[in-house]
Amino acid sequence: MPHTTDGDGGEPRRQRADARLNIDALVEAAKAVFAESGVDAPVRSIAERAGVGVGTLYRHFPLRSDLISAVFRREMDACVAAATDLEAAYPPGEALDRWVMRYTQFVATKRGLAGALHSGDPAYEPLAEYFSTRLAPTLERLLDAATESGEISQRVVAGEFLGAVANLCHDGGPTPSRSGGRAERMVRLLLAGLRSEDVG
Amino acid sequence: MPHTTDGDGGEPRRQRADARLNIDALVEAAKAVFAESGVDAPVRSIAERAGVGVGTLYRHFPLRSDLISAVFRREMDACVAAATDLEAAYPPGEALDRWVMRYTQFVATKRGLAGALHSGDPAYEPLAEYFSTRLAPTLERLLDAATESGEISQRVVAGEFLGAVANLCHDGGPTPSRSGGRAERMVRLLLAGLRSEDVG
Amino acid sequence: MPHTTDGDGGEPRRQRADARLNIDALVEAAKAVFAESGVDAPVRSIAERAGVGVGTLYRHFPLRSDLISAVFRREMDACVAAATDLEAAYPPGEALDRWVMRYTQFVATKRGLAGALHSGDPAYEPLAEYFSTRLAPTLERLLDAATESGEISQRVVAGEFLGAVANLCHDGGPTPSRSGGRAERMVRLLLAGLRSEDVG
Amino acid sequence: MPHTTDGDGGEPRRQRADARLNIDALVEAAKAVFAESGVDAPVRSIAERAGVGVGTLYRHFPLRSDLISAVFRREMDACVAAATDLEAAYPPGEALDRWVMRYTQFVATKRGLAGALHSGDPAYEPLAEYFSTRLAPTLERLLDAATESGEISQRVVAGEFLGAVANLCHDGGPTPSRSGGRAERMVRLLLAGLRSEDVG
DNA sequence: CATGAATGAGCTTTCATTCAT
DNA sequence: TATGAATGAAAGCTCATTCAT
Repeated sequence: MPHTTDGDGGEPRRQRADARLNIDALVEAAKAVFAESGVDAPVRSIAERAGVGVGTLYRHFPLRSDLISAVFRREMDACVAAATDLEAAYPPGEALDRWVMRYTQFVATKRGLAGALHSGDPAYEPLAEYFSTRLAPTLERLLDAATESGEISQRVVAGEFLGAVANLCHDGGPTPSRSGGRAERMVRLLLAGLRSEDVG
Repeated sequence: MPHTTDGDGGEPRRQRADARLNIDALVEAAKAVFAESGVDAPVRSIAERAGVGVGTLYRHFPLRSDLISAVFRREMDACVAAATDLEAAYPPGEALDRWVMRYTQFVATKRGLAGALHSGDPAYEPLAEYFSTRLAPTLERLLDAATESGEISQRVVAGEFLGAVANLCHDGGPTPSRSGGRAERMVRLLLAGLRSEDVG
Repeated sequence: MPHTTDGDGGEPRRQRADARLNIDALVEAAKAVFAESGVDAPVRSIAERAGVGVGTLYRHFPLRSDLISAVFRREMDACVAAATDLEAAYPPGEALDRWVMRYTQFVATKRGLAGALHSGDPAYEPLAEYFSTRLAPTLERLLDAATESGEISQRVVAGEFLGAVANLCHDGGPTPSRSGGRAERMVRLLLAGLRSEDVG
Repeated sequence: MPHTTDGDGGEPRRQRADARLNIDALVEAAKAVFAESGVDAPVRSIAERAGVGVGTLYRHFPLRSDLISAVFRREMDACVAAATDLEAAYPPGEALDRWVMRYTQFVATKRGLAGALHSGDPAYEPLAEYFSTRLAPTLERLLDAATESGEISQRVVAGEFLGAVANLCHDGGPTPSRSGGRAERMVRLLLAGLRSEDVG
């Protein structure tokens, strides 16, 4: 239900000069639809949910990946920012754990995110790029610190680890997290594995 | 067209033999196509590869999941069977590790398997069921033994763990495993996590 | 109204094992639609007119050019065949004239033919090819004969001449030939030009 | 915003000057775009090239034909004007030839002009009208003179002849005139035909 | 007057699924 | 029992055109 600033209760049909409102409505709709049906959901369904025509969607987000980026970017940024706080507040090992769980919570609500990341579809390149340039370096920093402080002994490639966590969040189905914390439990296992002396 | 009836020992029931041949061809074709294009590959491509009409495919496998099940059942059975050998040949902890890696190798070649398992699409229920009734108990047994022998300290729900491993194998894209062993590395981390004293 | 061989007056809805009937209906429909709206007419309109689904059209004619070819090929062949008769029955010059007028009549009813031929759209390549390999050599033979007999003095490239005639038939509009013989008159002028001693 | 009224001599009516500038830019842009992509080119591409909004385009040229007319009118006028000079400088027959070639050169650079002229689309009526009222009478005069002087023997309807020449210039495709002079050659043939004693 | 955001019809193409033969 | 032709519902994407600002 976009355009709430209409002021009167009449037909909320006509356009707002401020495309911003529509853009916001689209991003919001996309977020919801992605959560419900994954990132491959029909473009039309997003436009409908936002209460705009498909043309409008295409105007603002010519590529599907543009919309995906718009949906995820802000949350990713918040995730990245959170790392700094955690680093300041906790010892390296705990900061690492907490951040990974933070990241897990973010990614757990994004149905299809992992799929998109690994789809090979060039449309998702920008998203993968964002992962590599923003999230991966963040995790790397946390890993470095925890390694230096001797709290973890296994080294992993940051990008790989992020991908793994994203995969573990693949809950599938229209009722994500129905299995209550499955993903979290497995991620904790992964984190525990980092402390192990030798692997395989 | 002799012997429309089944069980006589003479001419060994032509009709059914033909059907069997078609079924085998379909399963074989599906296996190849699934590996190439994932379990969502067009039905037609499977029928074509098998050299039969789509109608024939539908006759034998009315649901897509029927075909998927048929494709994976045999390999799953082999996987289950392997557990017995490993249990006999290795101490519980090592048997567990080896079996999980065995399972990993199986699942790694099944593009879209994990996705299907968690898709929520009722069409894949039977497949999930097979997982629960065959693979999960097997892993559970191995976990129990390793717990009893004190080699692992973390308990996990077998089905959850299997799902997690399947998810970790999600390489996506047309170039599965291009990242060379990513999945295996993460699975080993998960296994290492099982040995950890406390998690999270 | 395809499927007239149904035999009874009932609902003529169900499919005929003989796709031939549908193919014929499609070609017939395409011919009509092309004549009315040109070769760029929506695929759907052709399918509708033929009384079949779009899928059926795509099955038989995956490329638009396939349909175009099907529509024009037979008539082109007939045109080519006519040349032999004319060569036998008339002196070279007259045979040439008569054949060109024959060709004119064929092409005059094909709205958009010339446009398609020169569109540069690779979809129409096969059609252009057919022109080059079937019609052009035919005209060339006629031109050669008329030149040898001294009846024409100007030489032209056969393909160019055919294209020119096709262009001249561009009557446009939903009422082709409303201008009653305009194209024919101009083609005759072109033929007369071939007799001229010097040009430009 | 001073001087909303027109005709005062002071500040030379800002509003209208701006509008004039936009109109000119639009006509110029349309000319370029038509030449590149034909007269069916997307409206938006023209507006963009002119650096104005589509709304502005629609304000000044509500119908596509309005824009087409505006684009061609000036050149048509120049073409018409050229006739006078040629009539003065050359004998009737030669004047005719030269003018037709002049017209050919004009029309050859207008991709889609012929198509538009004969499209039957009422949107192009005004353009056709301009042809009839300006160009056709010009050619008619030249034809009359050449007939009178005995240089040509065939009579043709001027409008028909103009249309034929336009059609012959239909090169179509993204590489107009790649065939180097095809159109000119055919037009000369047409002119030669006018000299012929009898046709068909 | 100018702008360009919004709309939505319309086109192509793909595929799951049915069913006449 | 097998076949594959037929169907038609999607889905993506592109403009022409309107109209709030």
